[in-house]
Amino acid sequence: MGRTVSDIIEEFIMASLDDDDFIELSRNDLAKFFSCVPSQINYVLNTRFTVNRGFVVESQRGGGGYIKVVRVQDNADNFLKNVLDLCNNPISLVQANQLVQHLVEKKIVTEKESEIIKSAVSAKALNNPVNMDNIIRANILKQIIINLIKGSEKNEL
Amino acid sequence: MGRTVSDIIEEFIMASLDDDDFIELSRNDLAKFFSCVPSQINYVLNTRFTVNRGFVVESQRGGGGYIKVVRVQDNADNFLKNVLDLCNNPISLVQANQLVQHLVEKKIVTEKESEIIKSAVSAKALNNPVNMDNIIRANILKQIIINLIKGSEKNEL
DNA sequence: AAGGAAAGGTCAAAGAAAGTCAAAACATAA
DNA sequence: TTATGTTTTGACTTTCTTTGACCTTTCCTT
Repeated sequence: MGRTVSDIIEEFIMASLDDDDFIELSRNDLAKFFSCVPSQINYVLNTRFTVNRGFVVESQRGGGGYIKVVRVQDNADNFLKNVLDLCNNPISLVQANQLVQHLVEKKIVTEKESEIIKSAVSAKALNNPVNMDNIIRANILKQIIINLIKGSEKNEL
Repeated sequence: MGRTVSDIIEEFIMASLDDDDFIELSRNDLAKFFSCVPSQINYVLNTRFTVNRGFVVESQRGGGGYIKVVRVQDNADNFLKNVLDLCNNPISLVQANQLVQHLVEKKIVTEKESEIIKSAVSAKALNNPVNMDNIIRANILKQIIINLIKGSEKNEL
C-alpha cells in the first residue's frame, strides 16, 4: 500500500524526519521533483502532517520562502486532559481515529488497545436506532470481537 | 447447482488466497474482468467473505482506493466465534462484563484491554438520546480516557 | 517608496475509487 | 403456482486525490 502520489510524498517527508525532528523544504522544488502541482504539497501537509498526528507546519512566503515541518512532542499528562476536554464535544469518526493514533504515538495505549478503541467507536458500532442500549452495546462488542479475531491472526505471523 | 457469477468470483478470490493469506484487489478491475457491475463484488464479499467464514475485508475509497481481503486463522478460535454469535443479540451490562471477564481468563485480552472494553460498553458510555452518533462516540471516548487516566494514576503511585 | 518577481496559500471543480440500497430477474421449495 | 430466498443491476452517495486558477506575502531592485 502506498500508491498515490500523495502517499509517496508523505513517505518522503516522513523519511526526512527520521534523522532530525524538523525539515525545511521548498514547495516548488518538491512539486517539481514529484511532477505534481505545488498545491498538492499543501494537500499532503494538510491531510498527513496535522497537529493531531503530532506535527506542526510553519512557512514563509516570498523570496527565500520555505515550508518547515516540525515533529512536536508535548507531555502525556497534559495531553490526556486536553483529550478529555475534547470529549465534551461531538467527535467525528475521522477525528476520533486521529486522536487514537495520537494516543499510540504517545505510547499511552498499545497498538492492540488502539484497535479495540477504534472498533468501539467505529461507524458500524454506533449505527444506532433508538433507545436500545443493549443492542448498541452488543454491536460495540461485536466490533471488538471482530477486532480481536483479526489481531489473533496477526500474532500468528 | 449451476455456478453463478458470484460463485466464480468467490472461487477466484479463494484461489488468490491460496498462496498468501491476504490479497489486495481493485473493485473496478475485478468487475471488468468478470463483466459484471462493481457492486457485485461487494455482494460476493458481503455474502461469502464474512467474519463468520473466517475473513476480514478492509477497503479505502477515492484515488488509490483498494479492497483487501484477509483470511483469519481458523484454528482454535471457536470460542471467539461463539462470542461473536452472542453479540447478535442484546447483551445486558452484567452479561457484557462477565463476557469480558471470560476474555481475560482465556488470555485473549489483557487486564488493561478488558478495562478499556468495559468502559466502552458501560452504562455511562451508552446513555444515548437519538441519532447523535458523534455525541455518543464522544461519550464512549470520554469513558475510555477516564479509564486511561485512572490507570496512569495507579501506575504513578 | 514603488514595482516586480518569487515564494507560498486557498478553494473549488474534476477525477478516481469504493459503498449503499432497492428494484428486477432468477431459482427453488412447498 | 405461489412464495421465498438469492443474484444481478444500476442509480445515487461518500470519500479521497489531483489539478488549476487566482490570491497574498515577502524580498529585491531601482
